[in-house]
Amino acid sequence: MEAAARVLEEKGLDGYNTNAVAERAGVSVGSLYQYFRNKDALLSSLLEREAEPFLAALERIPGEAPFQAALLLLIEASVQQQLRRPKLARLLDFIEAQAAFEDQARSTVDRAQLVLSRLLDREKAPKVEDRPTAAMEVLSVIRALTDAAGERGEQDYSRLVRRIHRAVCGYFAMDVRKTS
Amino acid sequence: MEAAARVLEEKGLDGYNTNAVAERAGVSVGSLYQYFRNKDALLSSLLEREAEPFLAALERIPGEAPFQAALLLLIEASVQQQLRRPKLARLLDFIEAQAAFEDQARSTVDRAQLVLSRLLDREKAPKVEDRPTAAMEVLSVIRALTDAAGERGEQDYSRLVRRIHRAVCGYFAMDVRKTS
Amino acid sequence: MEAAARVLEEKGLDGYNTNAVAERAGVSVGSLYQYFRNKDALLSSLLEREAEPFLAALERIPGEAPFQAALLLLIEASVQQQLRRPKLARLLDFIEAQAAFEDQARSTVDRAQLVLSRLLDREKAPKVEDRPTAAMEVLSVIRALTDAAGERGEQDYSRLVRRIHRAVCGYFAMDVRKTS
Amino acid sequence: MEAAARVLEEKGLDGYNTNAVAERAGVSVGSLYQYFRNKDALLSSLLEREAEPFLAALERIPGEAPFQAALLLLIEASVQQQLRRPKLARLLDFIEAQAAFEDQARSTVDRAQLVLSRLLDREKAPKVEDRPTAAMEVLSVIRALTDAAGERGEQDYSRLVRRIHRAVCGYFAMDVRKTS
DNA sequence: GATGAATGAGGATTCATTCAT
DNA sequence: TATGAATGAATCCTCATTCAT
Repeated sequence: MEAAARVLEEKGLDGYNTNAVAERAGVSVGSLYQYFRNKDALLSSLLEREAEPFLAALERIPGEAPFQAALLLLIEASVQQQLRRPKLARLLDFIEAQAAFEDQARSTVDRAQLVLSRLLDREKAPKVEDRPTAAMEVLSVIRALTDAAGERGEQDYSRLVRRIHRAVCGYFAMDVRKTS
Repeated sequence: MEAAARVLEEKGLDGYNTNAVAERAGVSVGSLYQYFRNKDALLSSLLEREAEPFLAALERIPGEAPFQAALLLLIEASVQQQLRRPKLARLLDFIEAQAAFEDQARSTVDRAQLVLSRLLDREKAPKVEDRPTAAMEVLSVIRALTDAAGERGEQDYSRLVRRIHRAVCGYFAMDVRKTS
Repeated sequence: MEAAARVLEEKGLDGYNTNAVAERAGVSVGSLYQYFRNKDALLSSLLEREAEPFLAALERIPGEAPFQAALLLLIEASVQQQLRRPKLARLLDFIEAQAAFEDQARSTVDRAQLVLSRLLDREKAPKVEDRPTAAMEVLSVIRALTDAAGERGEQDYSRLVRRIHRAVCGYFAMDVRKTS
Repeated sequence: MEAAARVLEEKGLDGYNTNAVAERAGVSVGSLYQYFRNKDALLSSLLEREAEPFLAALERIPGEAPFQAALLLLIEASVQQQLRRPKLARLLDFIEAQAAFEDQARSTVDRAQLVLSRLLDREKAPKVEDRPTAAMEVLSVIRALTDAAGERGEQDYSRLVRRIHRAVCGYFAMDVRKTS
């Protein structure tokens, strides 16, 4: 899986093939197929592996934290996630969007949506009409801004987090200036 | 080009190949190659064709419109663009991000950035530290939200525009409630 | 035909195709096919056109000239022929050797062989066992040395002629030093 | 490589393609590409393989042999080489002359030229003005006469060798009758 | 379990030739 | 007669997957 990640980072989606991954991993293609049913299964596993720390961070958000604090933790988790390996993260975002990985993507998004939905129950949380849509859109905004930052090679985490936070608060029609 | 667009919409990136496009267009592969140097050149042209109406809309934004009005026009242009053929638009967004289409992408983004940068000169425009970054990030947010809307099959343009507008205003730390 | 010759000289056998020839000639492919049944017919005609001056020179060799003088004329004709357009000449030599142009080649060689065979009847001509073979071999030697000269970019006609003459005389077991 | 050789012999340059070679070899195209980067690389290897015995023979020419004896060995090596598989040899001669195989050709010719150049240092060797040119021209003559012999289906090695020897001696302005 | 050679379907591209205009 | 767009067979090459060792 790590070899697959490296190949994606180094040669992009076009250069990603089983032989390249096997070589990079220092094993034979045959061995690859012992552990992964096929090329897509390998990507699937990678997708899961990379999503894991983010999802774990979400689930570590303390249940009693007020909305704003929890939102910031969520944004930080996303930024952390995306800027750790920016190119890989962006590539996986796209791969996840492909038809073949629908299920994969849905389950990740579902877990994140669930967390975010629950956030909207908290004290001082904004009122929204359609909670799943709001959750999804907020995640989109966070992801878009972190991807763009990754692409630019941005390094300044805290400023990025603040900008994202402002956008999200705007989305919720909350006044940022009161909160951060 | 239209055949290429249809193939992308119907079969996705994986099903996109010269034979499929030729067949869909009702011509021979040979004919395809009379008009496009190669597979990528066809995508390039399609990219350009699809970006055109959006860019044209941007350039139609009246020079004297105040910032908020202009911003709304920009958002509307983007939403219009993206929801016309949502699947195609999302696919092209990804394709544009591939290394092979860097130049293409850069030129489109540059034109949009320029328009947005100029908007920031206008009366009542927010102050931002790094104008190119702000322009890029705002475009990212708009695109992310329209893509997500396209994916969900959202139809209600005006509500979508309003939500995007709120997020962007939040990003600029402007108070939406005063403006729209 | 001239366009075909130029294409061969400029792009070699690999770059030689009907479209290239038509473009070079400033006409349409369609027109090409009005004058030449197909690609090979065009080469055939070119082959003939290029062989012509050489064959004509052979036929101008005076009937009463003694062997040595006639042989020199023949060598000069060949050198002239080959060094006029060296690259083209070498390419055509090869093309002529292809199965598809057997007839063409045979007829050219036959005419040259005939002339050379008759030379061997003359006064002071060397005795050879197998006249057609001798004729063919002498032509081979002449052609090989002129081709090599063309490849090297050799310009000094008279020295080249002398070297070839020596080789041919050697082949006939004649003493050059007595004759030239 | 042997399959490639056979295809060339049986179907000529036009019939030479990767599928034909693979079929002839009784393997899949894929396997071909495991051993040869591409079509040309296969030809390159074949070129080298076929040149090898000739070059080896040249290098076996004893250092102390007098010029005439060494020259005969060289001619015999060439004749042997060319008459073993005449059609293949002629085809490879042409292929070697193509731009794409320049390097290949140069290295072969260089080794042969070197041997021949050294021969010209020996006792009783003829004096020549330009040694590299002389070497190249002698090789041309030998090759031309062996090629022609191959084309005719000539079988009589020793006579062929004698005729070539005479031509070469003539070229060097040496009197054959004194030597062989 | 590991290996990696073999497979061959799939896909991009070229180009000789035709034929409606 | 000239045109040149259209055709599609032919060809090169890649790569996911298998399986004998």
